[in-house]
Amino acid sequence: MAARTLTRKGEQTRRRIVLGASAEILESGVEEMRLEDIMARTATSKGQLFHYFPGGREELVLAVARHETVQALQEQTAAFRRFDSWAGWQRWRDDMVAWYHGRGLRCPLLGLLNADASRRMPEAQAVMVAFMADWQAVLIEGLRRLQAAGCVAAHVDVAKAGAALLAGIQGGILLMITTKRIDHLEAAIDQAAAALRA
Amino acid sequence: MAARTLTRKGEQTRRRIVLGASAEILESGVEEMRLEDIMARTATSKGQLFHYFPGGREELVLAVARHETVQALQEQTAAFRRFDSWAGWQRWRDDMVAWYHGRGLRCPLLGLLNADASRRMPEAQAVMVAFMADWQAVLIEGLRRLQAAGCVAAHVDVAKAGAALLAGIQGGILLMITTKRIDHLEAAIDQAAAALRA
DNA sequence: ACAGAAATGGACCCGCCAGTCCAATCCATC
DNA sequence: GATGGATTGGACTGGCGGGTCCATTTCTGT
Repeated sequence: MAARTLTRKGEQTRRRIVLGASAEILESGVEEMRLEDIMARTATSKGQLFHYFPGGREELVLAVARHETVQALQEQTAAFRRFDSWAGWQRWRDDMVAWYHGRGLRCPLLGLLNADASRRMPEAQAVMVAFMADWQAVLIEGLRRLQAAGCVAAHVDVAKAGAALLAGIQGGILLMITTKRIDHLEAAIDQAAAALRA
Repeated sequence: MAARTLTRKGEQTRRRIVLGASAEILESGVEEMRLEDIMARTATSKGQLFHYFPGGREELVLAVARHETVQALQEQTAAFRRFDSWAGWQRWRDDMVAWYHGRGLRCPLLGLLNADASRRMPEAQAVMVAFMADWQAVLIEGLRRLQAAGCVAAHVDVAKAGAALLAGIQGGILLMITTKRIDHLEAAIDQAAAALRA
């Protein structure tokens, strides 16, 4: 899809473009993002953009989506794998809240996942679906570990609990973006914990 | 904001335009929605669109947002006010799931709430924020009724539970839109019930 | 019936922005 | 140091679609 032979310099430029586009999308949203803005931000020309992303705008957005999803998944995996107690859960929760605070209550991915973009770009939607599935798997795995550690009763359906937790997180983020407040996210995670302890 | 004097015919046309735009947005998303599509669908001319919505596209979208939010809020209020037992809750849950199924697993509002649109149109965002607040209030009121009926323990913080429930619902809908599956929504609502019963 | 206002149709304009194209450079390799 | 491919710059195009404008028709009130 992209150029087949990339020199080191080429790879650098390509990477610079992806990161710039990513930042641009985080700030302005996918729809508002203009190729011109990216060119300005990354000090590249239109020729370069289309050299590294022959598919144009769409291919670039897709590249950003892939980049952001693997990034997010790595972070979430690292954070959620590290504990097997409720104290650890609490720390994970607080870290997550702090992370979004640090990002100005924005989310790099939710803009990409919006219904419109998906409709126009089925590939992007596929990326998002896969991402959600992966994230849910990470959550479920973590819950299973908590269960093994005795923090969660054996009769609890961790698969379903993982689905609910993911929904709570996503909804919390969505509400955070619109309302610029983070209490929904907190409440959602806390409620998941409450349900799991019951 | 709109024309001050509307004949009956005028009101009909205006209404027709809003409904048509609403349907168009539901199907294609806000960003994809073209004035031309609405004209075709509602059998109106560009002159009419700008006659009834001098603010153009933006004012029209806003009108749709207002229309959809009051609609949704009425329905939710009616549905959530009608019970004070867990059986009633379950019926409400099933109705909600069925409602979305009937709509082809779409949501008339989530497209409007997407981050981009909000950024570009602060007024639309304000409408969405108010809508979320109202919905949450309806949920909390309902939970309080359940509490009064003895279904929920007295020590439960219904305000926080309402926030969590709203987050779960929104996340469930979001995931429904991307994955075209409804189990996240179900799991989220069920988990809220589980937490409340604890 | 006769103003005057409201409603309608649609041609036209114009800015924006993704995408094209090619000429100019850089650089790896022989 | 020459050759060909990778890289870069940027002028130019094309059309899409929101918004303007005005002529025409229809309605309302007296």
